[in-house]
Amino acid sequence: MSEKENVRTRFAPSPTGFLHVGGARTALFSWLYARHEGGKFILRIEDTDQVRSTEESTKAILDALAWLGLNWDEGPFFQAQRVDIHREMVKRLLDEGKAYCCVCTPDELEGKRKKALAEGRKPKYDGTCRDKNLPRSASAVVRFRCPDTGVTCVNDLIKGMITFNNEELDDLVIERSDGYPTYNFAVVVDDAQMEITHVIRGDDHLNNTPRQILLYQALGYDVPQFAHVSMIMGSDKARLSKRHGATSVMAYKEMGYLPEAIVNYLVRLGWSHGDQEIFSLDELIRIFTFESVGRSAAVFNPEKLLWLNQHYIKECESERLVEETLPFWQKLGVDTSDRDLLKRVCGDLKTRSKTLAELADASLFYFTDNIVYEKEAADKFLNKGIVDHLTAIADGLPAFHDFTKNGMETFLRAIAGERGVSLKIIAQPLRVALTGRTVSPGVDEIMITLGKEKVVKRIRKALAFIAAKA
RNA sequence: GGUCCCAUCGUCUAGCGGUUAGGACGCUGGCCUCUCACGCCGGAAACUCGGGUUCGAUUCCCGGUGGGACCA
Repeated sequence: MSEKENVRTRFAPSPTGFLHVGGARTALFSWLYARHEGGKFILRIEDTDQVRSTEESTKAILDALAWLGLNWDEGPFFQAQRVDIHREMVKRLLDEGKAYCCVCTPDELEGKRKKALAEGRKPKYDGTCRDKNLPRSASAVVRFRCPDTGVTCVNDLIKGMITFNNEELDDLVIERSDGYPTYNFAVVVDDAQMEITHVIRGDDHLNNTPRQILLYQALGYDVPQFAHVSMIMGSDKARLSKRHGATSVMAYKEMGYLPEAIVNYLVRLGWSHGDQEIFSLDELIRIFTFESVGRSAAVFNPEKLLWLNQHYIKECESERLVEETLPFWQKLGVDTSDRDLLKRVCGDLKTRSKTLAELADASLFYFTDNIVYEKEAADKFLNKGIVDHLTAIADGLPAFHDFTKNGMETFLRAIAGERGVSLKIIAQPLRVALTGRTVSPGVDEIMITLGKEKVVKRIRKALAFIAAKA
């Protein structure tokens, strides 16, 4: 207590699917706390459910954590490889009389439960086998003998002091009849042996905590600190699930989200630092504490996440943005060999894209020599009236050398000025000639990115299109 | 049903006895402007209810209501 212990936190997902945003937030909080305290972050895969656990899931979870930047110091450990240890601990409790064998069948238990409910009593295990001192057998489960008087307190770092009456706690099963430990028992043994000092997890585990504390004590372990993070809900306040939209972290990666947007979004779900909205990982490590973690459940808000993603795309160095966007371009069949071009494209589009997928999508006109004009755009802007203007641009461009944003704007304004029209009159037709559409980055930006030759070529092509139309 | 948790704009939240209840997303009016964005300025929008405690409660206590979790 007086000694400053070395903080050790852990993330312990079960590999039965992808990394969920709720799990990711729990992992983030655990990681941040460990980093903040200069402690260790440990990864343990709880793969005791042999049927549902898969190796792909394990890999997917590790990939997602790595993508988010949540590196671990120890592990991954696999719970399934530790069942011998768990069984040994079960045996110890049995030997010490702190646990006992129970042969009540599921059917019997169900019947008792229903009966108790019907009679208005609590549906807890009635202790039929508690004092029978039964031997171990194939059909027996092992139950932990909970004290039935007194109270157990959880001093939660987020929720505060919570008191449970021990009489509410029934004798939980710690080893199933198949010889495998139950979840509540295995976590306790593993956390204790891995010397976890702070157990940070979803508050769906809060009700299990007093029983776990009793187990720690029965096994002679130090009880760790607990921090129960509230749940993430969907828009209807029900537990977040697929029907609310994507819940897998990696699904967001595939949709073109940047990891810092996800991290920033998740950390603000339940945690705050005054009025600040934007945080880098380094900054979070510095300022994250449990005192500023909220107690109430939060609704997942995809719009705000999207806004953060847009923010980070906007702020992203073009060089890196190119790297991040590569897979999206490749999916669209874009030739990504000219990195300088891609960099300029990113520069043009970074204030106009909410996702990398959107950016890649909006960039396609840069990469084709065969601009397809949107019908309405062509009807409205590619007609005889602007032929002279476009011709003037195409004719004047080869001799023009100041290929900067300012230079290009000066050039366009000069052309417009000479012909006594506003820039507006020539910009839209030029835009359609260069992109085929009426919405795009500024024409000056596009011209610089495309380069003189392509610009002239596209204008000539538009002129030919107008001529053919007439 | 029992136990436990939770409760400020639609959403995420600030607030830790006295505030014109602040910020952000979204929505919305305007400015900027070659389109679209970005940016900037403005607007609408909240303390779940009832009792206490207190000179004074969004804030502290109790209860109701509502939501969530676990027992499954």
